[in-house]
Amino acid sequence: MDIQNELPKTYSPEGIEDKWYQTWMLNQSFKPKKGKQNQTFTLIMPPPNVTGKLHMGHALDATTQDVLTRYKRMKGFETLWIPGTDHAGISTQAVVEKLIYKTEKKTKHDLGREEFLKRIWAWKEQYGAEIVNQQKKMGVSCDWDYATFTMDEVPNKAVRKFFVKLYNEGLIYQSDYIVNWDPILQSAISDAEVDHKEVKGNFYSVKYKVKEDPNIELIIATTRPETMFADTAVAVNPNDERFKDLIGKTAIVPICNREVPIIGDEHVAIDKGTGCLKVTPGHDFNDFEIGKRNGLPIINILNADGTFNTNAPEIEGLKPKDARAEVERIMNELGILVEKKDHVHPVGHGERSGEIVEPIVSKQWFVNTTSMADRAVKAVEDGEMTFYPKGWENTYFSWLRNPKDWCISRQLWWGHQIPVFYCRSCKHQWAAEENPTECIECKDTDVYQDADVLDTWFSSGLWPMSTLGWPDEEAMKEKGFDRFYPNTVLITGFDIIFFWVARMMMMGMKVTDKAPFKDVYIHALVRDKQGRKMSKSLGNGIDPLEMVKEYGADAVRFTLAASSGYNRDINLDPERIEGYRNFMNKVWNAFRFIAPYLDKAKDELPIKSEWHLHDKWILAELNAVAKTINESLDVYRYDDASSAIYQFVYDKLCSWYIELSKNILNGNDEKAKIIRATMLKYCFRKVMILLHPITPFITEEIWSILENGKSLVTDQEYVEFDKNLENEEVLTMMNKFCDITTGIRNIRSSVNLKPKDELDVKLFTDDKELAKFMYESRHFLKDLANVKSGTIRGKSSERPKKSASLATTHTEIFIPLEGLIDIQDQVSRIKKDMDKTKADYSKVEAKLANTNFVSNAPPEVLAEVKEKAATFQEKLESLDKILNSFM
RNA sequence: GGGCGUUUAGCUCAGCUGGGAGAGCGCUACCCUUACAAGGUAGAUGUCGGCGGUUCGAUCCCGUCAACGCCCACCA
Repeated sequence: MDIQNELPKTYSPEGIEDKWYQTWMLNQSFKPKKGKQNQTFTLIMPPPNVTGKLHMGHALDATTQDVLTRYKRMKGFETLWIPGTDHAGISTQAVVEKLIYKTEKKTKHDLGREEFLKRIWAWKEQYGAEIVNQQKKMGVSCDWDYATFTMDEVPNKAVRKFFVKLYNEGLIYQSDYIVNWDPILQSAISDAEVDHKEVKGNFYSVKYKVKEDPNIELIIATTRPETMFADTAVAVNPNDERFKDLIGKTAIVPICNREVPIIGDEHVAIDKGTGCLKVTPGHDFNDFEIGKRNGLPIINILNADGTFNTNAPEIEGLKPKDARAEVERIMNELGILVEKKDHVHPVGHGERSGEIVEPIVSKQWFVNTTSMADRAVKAVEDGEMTFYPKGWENTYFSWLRNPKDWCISRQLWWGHQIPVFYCRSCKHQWAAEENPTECIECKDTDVYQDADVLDTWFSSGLWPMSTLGWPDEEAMKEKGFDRFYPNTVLITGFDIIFFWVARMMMMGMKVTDKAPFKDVYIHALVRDKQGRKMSKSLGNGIDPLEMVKEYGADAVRFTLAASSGYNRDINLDPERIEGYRNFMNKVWNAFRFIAPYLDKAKDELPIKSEWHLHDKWILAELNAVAKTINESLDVYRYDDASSAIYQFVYDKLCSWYIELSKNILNGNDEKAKIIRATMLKYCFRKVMILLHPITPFITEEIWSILENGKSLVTDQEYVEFDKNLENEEVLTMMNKFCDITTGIRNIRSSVNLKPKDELDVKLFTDDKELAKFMYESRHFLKDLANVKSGTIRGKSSERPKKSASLATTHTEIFIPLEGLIDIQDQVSRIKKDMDKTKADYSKVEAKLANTNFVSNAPPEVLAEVKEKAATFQEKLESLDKILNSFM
């Protein structure tokens, strides 16, 4: 049984992938090691939620980061990729809450805070690792010893340290503020977590009476009449001639008959609505501002669950929608509803819950981000941190140039509890890194901690530091903080530029005075093939694990890499994955071809004088690919790197070099056989190395056979560009050879000759080198185009009559087939080519005739155009000769 | 309303600092040729969104219009 038949005919990744992942782990391949670059390369993995299931976005994260990590590691950087998971406050709490209610019919309040948190931890220990295993299926080469959870001891310390620092600097403050309240989560959420969606509603015009003058009726337009119960003023624009006399008088809010002042405020637009505005400081962002300016009282009419409270007795207990209907009914009864019309307007929805959020005034914690944001902007302006693609810096700037204070408190239990403490006896409030046992002012022991927890992004923002041990000095030493901070690059999606990138910048620079990373590569968002966002409700999600199962992780990775450049969307079609699976199979079968010759192959390349022109050519092409891949990956052009290696394997290695090798490997020249086998093995080694960052599994599998298990491809040095291998003349010669071969095949196809039909081919060229090479290559032409016999002559020789023919720019090809071919057909083929060539020729000729062009164009362009003109002319002459041969 | 981006072959997209329009998939024809039918060989397909400008020369630069997409802010 020979080796070729031992290897399966199609590559099947099953079993192979897990085997190699385990090998790499055992081999400690993912641990940072000092290399020839004498430089570190660090990146952190955006920590997925512990509740998460791997989706295409994660798969893209994993691929773009792993390709880069493996590439840099092979190039000799001391490479560290840090994994981790995020506690994801709201979603985790919600998952466990639901689970407990389902199984035990208990709420978190039934269990109490301490017990409930215990349950979440237990859940996290049991299920939180799921996503980690899924990442491993993708082949991620991170150092798992660094794996960090956002609620581990060190990140906890980081959160506290940072909080206390800002608190003591006065940058964290507590304030009554109007916040977005999510009635499902029963928590405040930050502005950034609110989506504004267009909603169909109504525009109500309502009569308000004026106390001082019962004859006046103010018409007030509103979309939310149910909030009347919280009105504490009516406002008009002080410059509005219609109403300015009313300022200072008193309006009566209908239904609840509250007397409220009529005030003047510039915010009121004269031309919008009716020009009169009901002011509801407790439940509207703008009104809250008006209220502050005018010292208005705040009335809260909502409960935490979004229903109305006792301040709105007529609608108490109702949800806003029902309340609105009820208020409408009452208004109709009272005859104060003047008009109701349809109205589409944007309404805030909670990003996570999908529910309409209610503006509510409550006490929350905030971070004043003004100065931190300035620093973060400057770092990018000064080039301390660079975005790839550059355009994303605009998004970053647009957030940070108008920073809003960040609401960091959440009314949840799962998360980092705010390290602020209160004394019951003296009412003192302070922040502390360690839990105190007594008041630092009055020493009373009756102290308690703030009940709220921090926004999850507060801990994520410290991630580049806390994963490297900050602020624990021992941990920092152990994890190499000094070497690995700042990170080299951050890779993430544009949807969290503000949530995460900006916050890491602000927080990292606040602590260390250094940007936490040098580059930020923003990858695209994966959508379905129609460009729609993948979502549960649409059911258009593509499960990466299913794709891995069906096509192999390498194919999924190659697809994602090939789709990742500076684009902002990836419209993923599973057919593409199939296509790249086929590519994996192609690589596998190319290897199956060379496998039987491996024992002949030497480990070292033969001396240069023994290289065949084919060898010089393939090495030059290989070298060019190495150049492209290196340059592309250095600037995060995964697409260019992928297509370079894809094309090399298909179009150069398989279609030509391997095909050209058959004649030699099956021939009688032992020495030539050895050289060719050596060359093939060499190329394959290099291709495996070049491909390895993108498709680690199949390359490791093939490498193990290539090298008899002596080494791992993952430990090899990456292929670098080598100036000595460049060879312009050889490339030109091979291109001409390919032109001629393709030309012969083209003719064969045009006259419907079967592959089995042997040809007699007559070539005419004035290129003496080419003629020589074609003569030497006559055996190869037999293999590639089934050419049995032929001649090569100069262009002054006489052409055979009535042959199937074709002209390249350098060579005329004649296949004498008199009597067997349709002359008319051949003539029209040639004429068509002639028309096209004439058109091309006249274009360049026109340029050369243009004196402005000749005098203005740079010399190299001029030379190029002249050369083109010459080749077109040569081809035209050839075509002319061919036409004549039919006369 | 403010900002960003997109418009290139049937589809998805690439085209770096201006110099003869590209890839993959799909499609057509022929071929089970001893690595591969998850394959081979050959082939067809574009007013590079419209209009104007700069230039010897524009897919690329500028202006303008149109369509689409995204982000931010917000219409009581």
